[in-house]
Amino acid sequence: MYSVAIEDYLKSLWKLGPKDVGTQELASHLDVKPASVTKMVLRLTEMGLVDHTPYKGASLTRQGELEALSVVRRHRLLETFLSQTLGLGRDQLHAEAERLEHALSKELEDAIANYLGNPVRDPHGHPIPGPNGELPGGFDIPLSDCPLNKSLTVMQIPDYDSLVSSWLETNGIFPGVKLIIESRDDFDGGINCKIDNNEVRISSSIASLVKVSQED
Amino acid sequence: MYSVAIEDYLKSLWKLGPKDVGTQELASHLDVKPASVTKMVLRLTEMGLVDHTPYKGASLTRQGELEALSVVRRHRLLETFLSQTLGLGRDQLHAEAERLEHALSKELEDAIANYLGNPVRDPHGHPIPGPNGELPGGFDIPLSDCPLNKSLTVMQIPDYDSLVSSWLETNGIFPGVKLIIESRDDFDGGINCKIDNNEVRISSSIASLVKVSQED
DNA sequence: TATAAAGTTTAGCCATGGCTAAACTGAAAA
DNA sequence: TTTTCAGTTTAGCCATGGCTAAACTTTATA
Repeated sequence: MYSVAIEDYLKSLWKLGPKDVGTQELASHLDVKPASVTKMVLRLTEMGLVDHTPYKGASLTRQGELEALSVVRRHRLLETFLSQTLGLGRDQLHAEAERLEHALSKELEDAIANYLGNPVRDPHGHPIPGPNGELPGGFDIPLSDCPLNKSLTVMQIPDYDSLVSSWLETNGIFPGVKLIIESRDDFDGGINCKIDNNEVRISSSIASLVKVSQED
Repeated sequence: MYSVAIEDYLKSLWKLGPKDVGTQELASHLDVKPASVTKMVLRLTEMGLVDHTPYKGASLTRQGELEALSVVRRHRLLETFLSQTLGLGRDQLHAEAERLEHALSKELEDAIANYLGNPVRDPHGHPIPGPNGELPGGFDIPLSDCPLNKSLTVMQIPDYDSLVSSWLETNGIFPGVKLIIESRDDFDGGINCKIDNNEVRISSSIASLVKVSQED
């Protein structure tokens, strides 16, 4: 089993990928200094988990990707499990899973997946990778890219930013909710939606983080 | 929050205490070398968690004891939670809780305790310390110290030795089971019990690890 | 095209928590 | 009382994963 730090680096590279990720970008995502990233990326390259081109960036090898997917699977299974059993709020799930994911054995992972009936989405709507890294489909598109006056269903919301999370919560936006975009602000990209007969204005930055599906 | 290593040292000192614990004893319990223990004990003393007399031994301060009880509480709540929700076998619980206990936030600890209805015993019958370190009573006595021909109820079984655990499991010895000691081998201390109308011979070493209560 | 700025890497430091080998203590045996 | 030896501590090493400061690339700007 890899250390917490290594798992965190692989997970961040996966989230920021598949493009080459710069030292600075990775550093700010992990909340460490760029010099620490360079050092660690060299070690990961040595271990065959990462490809690194100096002054250009780093990306996961297939092996690194599989390991990252394993961490993501544990994270999303834990979120689903904690939500189902303890009824934790969507806003608490991420932080708890973030710490527990590194301490989950394969056996416990299997037991949880089995208990939950091998779910394909976590409570934020994010796809849960399979035990061998298979990432379930998904043609979900950013709400910010959708046409007006079509019936849309919210599929995925972000989990890492607690400010965004609580805004979404209080505005009733979570997976499964249906909405229609009624107008778009040409100037700043903000959109006006109808949700459950309520009018809600969503800023473009948030709209780009919410993924929806479009009825045929 | 203290590191995994520090929490492990405190927990071991608690389990081996309250007497002064020698360097060697602590080292073998933690599976590290004595020199590593001496170094760490000095740090813990510096931190006010441990009292150390050179060449004599170490014991927990009140602060160290409270921290140890907090780790034990998390461990035993996790065992209970994993048993109830996932139905894990008593033999798997210990190892999983051992890793997860260090990653459990106060909030999640509270949520689990609440979900379980603030249990006072874990699946091995061990008392679960309260949120402020209160250790629920218990006049349970080692099976090896009990008189013959009295009705006894198994209250606590050990959790750390998987060989002992599986022997107990296959012989139907777990908390709640009633038994009677019919005879004792004067030579090696082994005892012959009647459990559920079956005869079971229990070695003295195992009998000293099983705690029972005696009906008035 | 030369230079400034932004981003990356290197060098060298620190704390943590292991290790081995050697020195030291104290209690039991000679 | 002296010696022995088991147990403890010290000294000094190592890997991990952070950090800062300084050097180096690359890219963009003048």
